[in-house]
Amino acid sequence: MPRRFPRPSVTVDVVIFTLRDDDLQVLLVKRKSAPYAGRWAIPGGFVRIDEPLEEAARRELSEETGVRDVYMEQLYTFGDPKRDPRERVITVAYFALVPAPLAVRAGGDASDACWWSMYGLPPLAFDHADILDYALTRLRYKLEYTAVGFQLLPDTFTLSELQKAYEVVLGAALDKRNFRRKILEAQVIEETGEFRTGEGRPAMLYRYRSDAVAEVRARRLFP
Amino acid sequence: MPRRFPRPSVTVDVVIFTLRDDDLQVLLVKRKSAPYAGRWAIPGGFVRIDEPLEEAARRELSEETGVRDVYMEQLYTFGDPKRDPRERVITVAYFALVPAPLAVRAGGDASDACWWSMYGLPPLAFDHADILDYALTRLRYKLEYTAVGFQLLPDTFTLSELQKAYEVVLGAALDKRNFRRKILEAQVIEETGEFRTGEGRPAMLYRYRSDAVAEVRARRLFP
DNA sequence: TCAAAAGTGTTTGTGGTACACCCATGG
DNA sequence: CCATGGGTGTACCACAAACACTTTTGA
Repeated sequence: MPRRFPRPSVTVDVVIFTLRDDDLQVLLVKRKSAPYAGRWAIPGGFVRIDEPLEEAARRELSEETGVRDVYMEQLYTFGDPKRDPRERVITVAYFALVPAPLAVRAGGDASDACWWSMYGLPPLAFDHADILDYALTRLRYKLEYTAVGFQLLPDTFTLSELQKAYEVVLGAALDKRNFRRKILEAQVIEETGEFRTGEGRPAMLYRYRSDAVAEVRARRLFP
Repeated sequence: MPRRFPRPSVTVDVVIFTLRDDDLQVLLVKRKSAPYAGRWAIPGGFVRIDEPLEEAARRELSEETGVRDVYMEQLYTFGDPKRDPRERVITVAYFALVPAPLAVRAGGDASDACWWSMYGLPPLAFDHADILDYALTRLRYKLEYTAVGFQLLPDTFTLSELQKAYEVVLGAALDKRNFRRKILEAQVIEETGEFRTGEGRPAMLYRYRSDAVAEVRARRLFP
């Protein structure tokens, strides 16, 4: 294969979502060097020459958060020639969903990484604002027709916690009775038999049924 | 930016769909050289160093078919390190929908390009079978909740032609009365006042309303 | 006994699906 | 007048949405 074409650099960027403080948050790192020194950015890095794309994304995720085995999917590939002022960089963006209690390491290891609310983001480097916009749109969309929302919660959770997660991501209030009926009828969760105590009446703890069918037929425009 | 990382090649591949002979067809080209010499492949090529990804995809589309200004969207990025046996090649796949009467040039200019039924494909080069699988899944899925199907038809069409297009893509028969009611209620098409004559009773010609809202809310798993 | 959160059913409307016959034209 | 494709309506069922009070616990 002749080298008639100069090659771009290829990176992966990983939008890492979690729930913290009843809020949808995303992990950002502070850039140390030009361009955009001091600005916040989505964590990412170069794809190694023999590394699959998703493996590169999981490596970045693991480096930033210490977690593995969480939900991740490819989001979109951003390749505008001017998106990096230095040279051509094509980035394959992924998004990951990290359960709240695992989302601990950000900012812990003295790196400048911390969680930001999706509803109050700082100015971002490169085209990262576009990437986050698109990631939120995609997350909301997926929430509507797949059972991906459980990936933001710990292994066991109460129905109120699950509803709150949906409300925070969707940015809208949901009806408690309809929510409970629908999710129980969908048979995607099951009782653990345990209860969570705290203020007020104890709540049943549920777990996600991994054998559940995770996708629901879309309402079709045409019959 | 130090060159610590050897760079992969980046290509675009374009899955070009059209309707021909009441069939969903895709444009393939015959490879002239190794690897996979003689095998059929999705048209594609290298991304130029200062060329946006979608522009590269449209350039490939135009080179193969002569058409411009048709529906195209990014599909997925395939980057397995072994997908090209020579070296690391990451490909950003797109899919395009070409109206039937424009889909003429394949095979015309002595290049080995021709249309293949999606339901009877030959053995394909690289991971192109995976790419086509995914493209068909995505096309069917999009058809369910957006008005993208019109992109496969000429400017004016009869309701029977439209229904046939949906049936061919979805691989399923649809009820005539329900189809007509639903699509007319959706207000995405309007009468032209013209008729198409032929065998049997003449049929009203419709056109797509470009001001139509093209997306429909999905049936949500949760309320 | 009070505050706080958990839990529980019914009604009404809308949209999906199934289904069979008459109409207009050309040959 | 007949073959061919175009065009039309209704009944039933399932799901979505709106809506308010009782229960259980800890302080």
